[in-house]
Amino acid sequence: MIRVLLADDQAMVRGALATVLGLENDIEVVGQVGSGDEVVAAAREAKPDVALLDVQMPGKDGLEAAADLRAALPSCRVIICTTFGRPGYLARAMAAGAAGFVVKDAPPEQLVEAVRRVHSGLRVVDPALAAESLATGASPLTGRERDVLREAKDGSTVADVARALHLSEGTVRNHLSAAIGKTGARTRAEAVRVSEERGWL
Amino acid sequence: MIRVLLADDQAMVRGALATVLGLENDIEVVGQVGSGDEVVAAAREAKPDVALLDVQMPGKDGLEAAADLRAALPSCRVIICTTFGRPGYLARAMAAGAAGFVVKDAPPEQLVEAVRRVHSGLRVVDPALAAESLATGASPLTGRERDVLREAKDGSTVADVARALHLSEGTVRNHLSAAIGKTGARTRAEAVRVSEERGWL
DNA sequence: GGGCACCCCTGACACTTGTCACGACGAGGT
DNA sequence: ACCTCGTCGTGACAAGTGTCAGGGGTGCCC
Repeated sequence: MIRVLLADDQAMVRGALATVLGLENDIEVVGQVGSGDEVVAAAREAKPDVALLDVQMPGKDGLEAAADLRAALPSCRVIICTTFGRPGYLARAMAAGAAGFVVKDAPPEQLVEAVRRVHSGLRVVDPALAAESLATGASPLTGRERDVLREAKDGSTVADVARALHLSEGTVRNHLSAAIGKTGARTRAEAVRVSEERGWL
Repeated sequence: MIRVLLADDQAMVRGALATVLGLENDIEVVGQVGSGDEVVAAAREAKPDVALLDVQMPGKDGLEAAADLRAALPSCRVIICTTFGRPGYLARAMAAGAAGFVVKDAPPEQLVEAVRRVHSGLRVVDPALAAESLATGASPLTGRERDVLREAKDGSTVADVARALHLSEGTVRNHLSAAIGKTGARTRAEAVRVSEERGWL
């Protein structure tokens, strides 16, 4: 019996996936949570063999949760299961010690397969996504550029960002300019969009 | 037997939902599609009693698909099932003739319930969302303001928008200014964010 | 017909942004 | 010690943006 822990903020898909996995006679869903913060606690409780984590969740990110989980329960293997096949997500998932990466565009059987393979010690990665990840490369953004971009994401002005980060407005503009250049964008909004698509957020 | 058609771009959740629904002994999933454009054709083929449509899909929108479906097969009832409980979505879904509106945050049983209720002629709407929808009110944006905002969404400059819509730059700026005022924003980016949150896109 | 709302345009103004050149500091590697 | 890189800052300039006051056009409704 493979013991599985599910983490996804959308109760409906979480429940549906639990049902699908539960139908397999070598898989047992031993826990479900709806936020990244609950993952480690639930895992300590349920002692799963495999944890299936969504990336976008309230509270802690699925990728952060993966890292925490690896640290707390090294025996528990992690699969990241996400809506968006962002190249950067894959890279960060691997860095966080995940053993598998599945996109929700794939058919459900692939998820079941992934659970089995990961449990048996293999790694599971979408080949197309892996190729794209290599092609896109790692993020060229420096830490500060990322901060500034993230702060500007929801439409703040330079002054807002400067205040939030305790920086001079000129510095913010410089960082933004650099980020715009590196992303090949022409506007800060475009730079945000590109960076998000690539998972450089 | 209630015949159900599923439309969702994410194969994994589509498949999982199909499994969950199929387990009920009064429900039968008679078709699945992954884009809005295929909905009507599939419905003609499968003759479902209830169609379950996601909002965000490649090609035609779930809301547009709902309207088309109502026109083509008036006997088929429609449930909109979406990730985001945007107030504007609910309003548009109702305008498109949908009989139900379910958010994916809700537990799976609620989906099954919704299918049964809708099939028996009732309407199903999340009460909290309905309240929010009434509170937020209808979109104050004029058609053109919406167009301009949508065009500016991905970070285009005024010049880009003007070219795309065959307008003068001054006109674009005026529309943007009006939209910014109506949304209570201070930046075009903020206006886009607010409008999207409210479902005014 | 007279409002009214929407659409399109113009021109002008203040302000914000994006870019560039430049200097200074500290951390890291050779 | 040297160089590189990231970080923070300044100052200045061109371009883009947001706002305002106008004007003209259409279609709708009382």
